Amino acid sequence: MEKHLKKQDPIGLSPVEIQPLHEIVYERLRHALMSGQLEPGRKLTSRKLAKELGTSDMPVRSALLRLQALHALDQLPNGSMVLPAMTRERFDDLMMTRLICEPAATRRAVAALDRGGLLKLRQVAVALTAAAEDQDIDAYLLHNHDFKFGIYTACGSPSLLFLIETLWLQVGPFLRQFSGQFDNDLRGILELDYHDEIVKRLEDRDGEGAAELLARDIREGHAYLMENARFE
Amino acid sequence: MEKHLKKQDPIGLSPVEIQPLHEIVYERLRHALMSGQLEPGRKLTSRKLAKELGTSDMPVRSALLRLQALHALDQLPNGSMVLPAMTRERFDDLMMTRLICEPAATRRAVAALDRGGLLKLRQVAVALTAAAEDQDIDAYLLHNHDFKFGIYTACGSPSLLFLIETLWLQVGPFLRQFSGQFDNDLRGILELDYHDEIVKRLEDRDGEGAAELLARDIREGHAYLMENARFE
DNA sequence: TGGTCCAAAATGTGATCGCAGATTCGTTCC
DNA sequence: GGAACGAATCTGCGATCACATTTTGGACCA
Repeated sequence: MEKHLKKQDPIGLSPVEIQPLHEIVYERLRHALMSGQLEPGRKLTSRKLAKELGTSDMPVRSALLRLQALHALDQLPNGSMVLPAMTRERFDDLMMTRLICEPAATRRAVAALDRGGLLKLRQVAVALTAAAEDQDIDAYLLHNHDFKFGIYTACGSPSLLFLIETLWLQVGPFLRQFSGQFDNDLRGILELDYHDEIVKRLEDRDGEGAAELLARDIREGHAYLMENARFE
Repeated sequence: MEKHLKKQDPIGLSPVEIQPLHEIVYERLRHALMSGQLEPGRKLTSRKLAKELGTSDMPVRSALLRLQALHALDQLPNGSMVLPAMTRERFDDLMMTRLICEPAATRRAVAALDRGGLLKLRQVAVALTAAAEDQDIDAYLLHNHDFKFGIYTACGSPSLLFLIETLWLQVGPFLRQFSGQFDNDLRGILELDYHDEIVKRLEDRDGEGAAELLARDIREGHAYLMENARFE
């Protein structure tokens, strides 16, 4: 490409970040899902979304198809896309599968986490506790995501990371919904904050311990929500 | 719908199975992938495929997008879809993740398998051994798929089943490629045939034993291919 | 023979159109 | 007042077109 420069090559390059529209739409929708901006049962029609986004149907259709392929959306018999409701059965099932994948990823992460990664994890853990004390649900969910995926990314397995991402894409939309049912009272969640201890185990290269603690985090969060949350 | 029948309601219904074109194309492509009909590195362009299938680009585009969302296809910087090559690293990674998910599914399947399911599994296991003795790779791969997914489906976890399916969608295309490298000599694979024993453990409600055997099946198949197969 | 350059074909992307089936909503009739 | 009907709208689906960029292929020249 830069093999020869014929005429004048004037200005210093500006590496314009260009990406297709359907990619942008996909990211927007994915973010809207993960941050719980869409209520379950909500029908997502390509035409309406397109009008809302100021594009044609096509990029929206593409984005919806991709999300449906990942089971983040359900397809009605007529082809419409719906944000599926979270039933007790589905929540149970998703949590069970999380319990299979995420501790395993944690166990494998311990060998790959370097000093920098551990430092960052500790920082996020601190911010996480602070957010919980401040009753700041948004910050809590965000930092919780960053904390967990800081570990899972470090495990160095692209395929496992991808599987966990698809699980979160299904669970994520509802965490905020659940939280909102507690009058912003996060005390119940605060009581099961193992993040600091997990970091400690990771620092000690105790993969098994870290995995076990993370499993408890998932298990107890699961139990707490099954007890207290309202399902469809 | 059947609330009232106005005029004559003539013939006995024929429940016509109607499904969108892009769904059909998706299934065709998925099947072509899983059965190893496409060589890695192969570029899949929507226009060519559309001409080949006799449709317009649109249904093909949709199908390709869905497959890419599941990581069954890679996207080149220019947006073209490619069947990704199987490197040693990727194969290692995928097998590692399979070792996390599939024994877990097996462990959970033992409680849900009824007499009918076990009988069918045993039949498939017999056919599997026969196919291996006949050096019939196609039949072997097909029955192997049916055997494993007979177990995974029984485990009753839709989310876990989905994760395993996405893993197979990535590994599947290459199993035949690998097999073809051995001059259709399946003896190496025959030596590690645990299927009958797995059925036996399942019948004995020994989930742990079945899971361990299945893990060995994956692990030894993995080792065998890492030793003997040619990668990209 | 090997490299360069330009024209032609191919390709991703997105918009628009048309169709058929589904949905919605207002009217009408009992 | 409520159910039944019908028209208007909505919506998924697929085809086709347009455009910009990339890729390809071949001619031309050193």
